[in-house]
Amino acid sequence: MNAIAPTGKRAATREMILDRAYAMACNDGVEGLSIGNLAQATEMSKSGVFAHFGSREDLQLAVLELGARRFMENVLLPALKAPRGLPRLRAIVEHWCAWARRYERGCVLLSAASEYDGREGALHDAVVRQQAGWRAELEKAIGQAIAEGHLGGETDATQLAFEIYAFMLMLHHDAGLFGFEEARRRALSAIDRLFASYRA
Amino acid sequence: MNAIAPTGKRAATREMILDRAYAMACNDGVEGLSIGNLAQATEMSKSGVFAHFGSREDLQLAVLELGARRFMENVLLPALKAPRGLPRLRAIVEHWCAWARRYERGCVLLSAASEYDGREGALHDAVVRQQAGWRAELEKAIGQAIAEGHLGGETDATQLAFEIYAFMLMLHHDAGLFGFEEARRRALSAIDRLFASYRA
DNA sequence: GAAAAGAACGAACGGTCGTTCTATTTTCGC
DNA sequence: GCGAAAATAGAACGACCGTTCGTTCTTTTC
Repeated sequence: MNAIAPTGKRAATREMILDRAYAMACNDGVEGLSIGNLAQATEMSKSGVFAHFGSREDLQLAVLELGARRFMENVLLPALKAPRGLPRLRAIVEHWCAWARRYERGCVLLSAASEYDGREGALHDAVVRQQAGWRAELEKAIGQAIAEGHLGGETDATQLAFEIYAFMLMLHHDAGLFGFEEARRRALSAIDRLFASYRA
Repeated sequence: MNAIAPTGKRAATREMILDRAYAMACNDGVEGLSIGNLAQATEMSKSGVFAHFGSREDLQLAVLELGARRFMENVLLPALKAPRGLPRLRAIVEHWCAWARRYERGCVLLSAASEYDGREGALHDAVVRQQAGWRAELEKAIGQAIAEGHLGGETDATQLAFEIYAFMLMLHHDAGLFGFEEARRRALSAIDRLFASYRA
C-alpha cells in the first residue's frame, strides 16, 4: 500500500535484476546487455527476467536511469556537504575520482554516451538528457564559486564545466588503458591548473 | 609479384571490404561489426567476406589498424608540413578537429577505446598500442616546441599531451551529443588557454 | 481453506550470429 | 584456349538473440 517505496516482491526482484544488469553493463556496455546472460546472472528464467521490463530497450533505459541516480548519489550528493564555491567544486572532483576508480573497468554512463553518440532513439535521448543534467549541476556549482568570489567574475561557467568534464572524461579513458593511478594524478594536476587560472 | 603493393584481386577486394567495414564501424563501433551486415554492404556472400579474414576478431583488428593508419595520414602527416614547434602543434589540433567533424557520428578509434577499456585480449592490446603510439607522437611534437623555445622549459610534455588529448576527446564526446560547432569552439578555446599557460 | 491474483517457468518462435564445408565460378600463367 | 589455382557462392551447423505463450508455482484475499 506504500506507493512511495513499494516493498512488494515484484519491485524487490526488479531491483535485484537491475542491480545485476548494472554490474554487467559496467563491463560490456548497455548495448552488450542480453536477457539471456542476465537470466543466468540472476538465476532466473529468461521469461522471468523479461516480464519485469516490456522489452530489452526498456531494460536498457532502466539501467541507464539507475546509473544516473547512483552517480548523483555518489558524486553530487556527498559534495553538497562541502561549503559552496571552490570547496564544493573540489569535493565534486574528489568524489568523481572515487567513482572513476570504482568503475575503472567501465562506467555505464560514459560507455552509453559513446555507444549512442551519433544515433537516434530513446536511448540516445536519455543519454543526452542525463549528460545535460549533470553538466547543468556542474555549471551551477561553478556559478556559486563565482558568486562567492572564489573564481574570477569574468569566468565562463559553461566553458569551465566543459574543461573540468574533459579531464574527468580523460581520467576514465586513460584509467582503462594505462592504469588508474597515473591518470588520476594527471587529471587532478590539470584541474588544479584550471582552478588556478580561473581564480579571482 | 609486387610484394610492396600487391595489385591482385584478392588484395583489392580485401581493401574494398575493409573500407566498407570501416564505415560501418564508425557508426556502430568495432564490436557492432557483423559479417552478415558486411556481406550485405559489399554485395558478397558471408563466406566470401569471411574468407578474407580468418575470423571476426581478425577483421576487427584489421579495421582498427586501418583506422589508425587513416588517422595518422589525415592528422599527423599533413601537420608535418608546418614548421616544428607550436605551429606544428596547432596544425595537429586543426587537422584533428577536421577529423572530428568528419567522424562526428563516431570515430572508430575512440569507440574502440571505450569498448575495450577494461577488457583483455588482442583487441584491447591493439587499442592500447595505438593509443600509446599517438600519445608518443603528440609528446614528440610538444618536445620540439619546448626545444624551439615556444613552450616553457619546465613544461611536462606528457602532462600537456594528456591535456590536449582530453579536450579533443571531449570534442568528440560533445559533438555527438550536443552538436559539433559549439564543442569545437569550446575545445579550441580551451586549448588556446592551455598553450598560453605553457608558453615560455 | 477455496478462489483470485501475481510471479516465474519452460518451451518454442523466427532470426542472426560466427564458422565450416563443399561446389562453383573466376582469374591467370602458359 | 587449357588447366591449375585462387576466389566466391551456397548450404548447413550449433549457439544465442528478443519475444510470445500457456502452464505452474507462490502469494494474497476473502
